[in-house]
Amino acid sequence: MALREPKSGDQALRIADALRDDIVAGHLAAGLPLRQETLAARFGTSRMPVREALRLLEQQGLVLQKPHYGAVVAPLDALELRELVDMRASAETLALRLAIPNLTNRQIDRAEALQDEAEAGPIETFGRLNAAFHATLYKPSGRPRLLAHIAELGDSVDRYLRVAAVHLDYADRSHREHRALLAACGARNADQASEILRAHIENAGHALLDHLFPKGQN
Amino acid sequence: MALREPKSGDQALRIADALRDDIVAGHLAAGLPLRQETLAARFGTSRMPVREALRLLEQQGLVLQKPHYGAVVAPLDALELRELVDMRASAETLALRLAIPNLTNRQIDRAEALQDEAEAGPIETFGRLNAAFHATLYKPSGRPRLLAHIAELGDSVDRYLRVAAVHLDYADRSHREHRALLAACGARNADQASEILRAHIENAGHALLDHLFPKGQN
DNA sequence: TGCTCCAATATTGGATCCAATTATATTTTT
DNA sequence: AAAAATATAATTGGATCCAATATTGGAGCA
Repeated sequence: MALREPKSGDQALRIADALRDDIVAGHLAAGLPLRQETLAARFGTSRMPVREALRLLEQQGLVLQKPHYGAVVAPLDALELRELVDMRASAETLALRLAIPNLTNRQIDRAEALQDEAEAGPIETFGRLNAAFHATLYKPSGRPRLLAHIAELGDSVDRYLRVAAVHLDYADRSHREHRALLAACGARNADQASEILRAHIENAGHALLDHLFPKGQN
Repeated sequence: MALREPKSGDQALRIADALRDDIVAGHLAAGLPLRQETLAARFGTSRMPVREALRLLEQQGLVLQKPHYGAVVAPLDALELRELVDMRASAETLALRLAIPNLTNRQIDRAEALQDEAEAGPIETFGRLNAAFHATLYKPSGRPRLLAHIAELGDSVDRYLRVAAVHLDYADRSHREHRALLAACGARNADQASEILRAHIENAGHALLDHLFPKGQN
């Protein structure tokens, strides 16, 4: 994909994408105020597309807006993370169940290749390859709205992931679970794959919760 | 809630709410172009809040926007309805499972009262009371994001419901299923309640699918 | 007569400008 | 000196204005 310079058409989407990436990557810390004028200068536009972008991100739960006060990067809290984990488990197991009947061997091979790359590559690539792995398995479900929902949840959860530098030992566990998931998908065993996936998501979520909010309020 | 006239603060939300109601109620037919100028005149504002409202509704899947072309009410199609039904079943069973441990007898009584009213009242009130019944059972889950997601899905599904005038015989079946659901909730049997709810949502969805798109492409 | 190309028009996208509101700093009073 | 009240400044929300683009009608040609 060539870096497009639309210069017109849909600036709000471009700005929203860039801001989303920055927030998810932790570049913009939680609670940071987002000044429209500042963002407009950064993106070389007026405040108007920025306003629409902020509304989109608010709808997605990444920023909060108070009237006549401004937008801030949404804070991180344990209750929201727990909620996101449950929603992910529910949505992604559904997507996987719907995908498995349509899953081709070629697609499983693609997922396996991504997993190989993730295990061999540096830890910095873990997040991107992990997301790609999951997306590859869900895409054959052919449910665009569900996939969009999962992508949104993934963005929100990734914020927490970035804050806690991914543990090597957790990555190890994740890799094992991915292998088991691939095996179940290869056997077209939807029940087993779904259970592995649910445990995988909940394990990751609880590990994250314990690490970020050690009080034990989950 | 007194009818507030904010006159300032957040016009976009007000406009989005009104438009959402109109679209969900079928007042604005699928495919109808939504002219910014016309809407601005209707709501007594400039085009700007209208633009933001349209973006919100687009994010919610109720309108489609093409660049430099305009916004249209999103079309209805069988594939989307099928997807929505599956997503509802997944999200609502999750909410119910999470809610049941916190469910008080008082809340169950409230749901039962709503059900009594729905069975006694005219068919026009079915939609509103049905939504209130479900929301009452899910609220004790204490998961705001999940509840918001469910509400969005409900809006999208209700569009299809309104087009097909609710059948009396289907309402009858729905009432029986609601009673069974209440019984399972009263016994705090999460597994049973969840299964009843899943079947309830899928029954309604398939009945709707068969009625609206009789080709049998589900 | 039907099709293609082009101009006129309408509508959206973005920029600038003004009003409403909130946060901050200063002053006044106890 | 501390707290409250007020004035000032900064920022957002909304309105108006200009530019970019898609649609529609008409003219020209095969």
